[in-house]
Amino acid sequence: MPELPEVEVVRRGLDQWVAGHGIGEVRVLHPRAVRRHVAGGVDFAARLAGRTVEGVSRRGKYLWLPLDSGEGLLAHLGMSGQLLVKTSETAAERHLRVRFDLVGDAGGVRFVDQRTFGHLMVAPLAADDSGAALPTPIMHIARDPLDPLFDDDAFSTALRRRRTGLKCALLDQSLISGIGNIYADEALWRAELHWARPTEALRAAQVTAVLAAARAVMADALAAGGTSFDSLYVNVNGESGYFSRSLSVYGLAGHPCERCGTPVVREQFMNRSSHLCPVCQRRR
DNA sequence: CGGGCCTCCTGAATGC
DNA sequence: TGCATTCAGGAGGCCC
Repeated sequence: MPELPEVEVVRRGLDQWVAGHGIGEVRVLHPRAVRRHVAGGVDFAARLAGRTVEGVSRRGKYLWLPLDSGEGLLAHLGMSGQLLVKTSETAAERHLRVRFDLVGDAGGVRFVDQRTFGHLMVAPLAADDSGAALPTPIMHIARDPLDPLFDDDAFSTALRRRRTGLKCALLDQSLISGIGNIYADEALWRAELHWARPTEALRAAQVTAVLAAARAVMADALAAGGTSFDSLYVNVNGESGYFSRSLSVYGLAGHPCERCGTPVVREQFMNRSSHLCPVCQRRR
């Protein structure tokens, strides 16, 4: 699943192929891919065609391509979305949803998404709290922990004001963005905290620990994934694994904990799974 | 307002 | 072997 590190790898890879390029023909092959673009697929295509892409930006798991029109092409990869750059002659992928050509000899961009949880839309840009341009539909998305403007103290205060479980809060993109199920489990394991720890009872040092753990696990993943986009192809497949070798608990039920040897367990959490060491990560 | 659920979707994996 | 069921999850929306 693409979480912050995977999306950042895509951002970097995509940026070098699209920045400064004009957009040619746009084809929406599946209406669900643009369902959040309320004016519909025809309007979506019209707002892109003929525009110039100025770069690729990211906040949390959202990507957007600022356009010379003052709008942005906003993308969320969902669980299985990919943004690929390919030559025009390349055969259509099985789950190709949207494609657009780049003017000149630069190939084209393809949005491929098997499970269709991802989406694209064209949205206006507006100034965020620091004056930077942000698509208006994601104004509610918090800064991510790798953002230089992320405020640790404000996060700690806001987190402990919540009355919920720690993991639930870590997955709340309006409180802290970029963390999904995989990195939440990995960060909680590194910080030796149980997913159900009540947020209101956390000590400041524990918040610091889980934040440091989230940053470390995401930085490790980014370092592992940041080497593979030197061809006309942007890899976004979070499941295929450049980082999977480095996971400590996610998907590893039954394997010994790297710290204490106790078998990792999988617990149900709001119809989701949580992987943890039952000895290192006590509920209380 | 916020917390906790539900839903969307497809294909791999599992069950009988 | 084949058909049916289960499972995975990001995030918006709904309900209390």
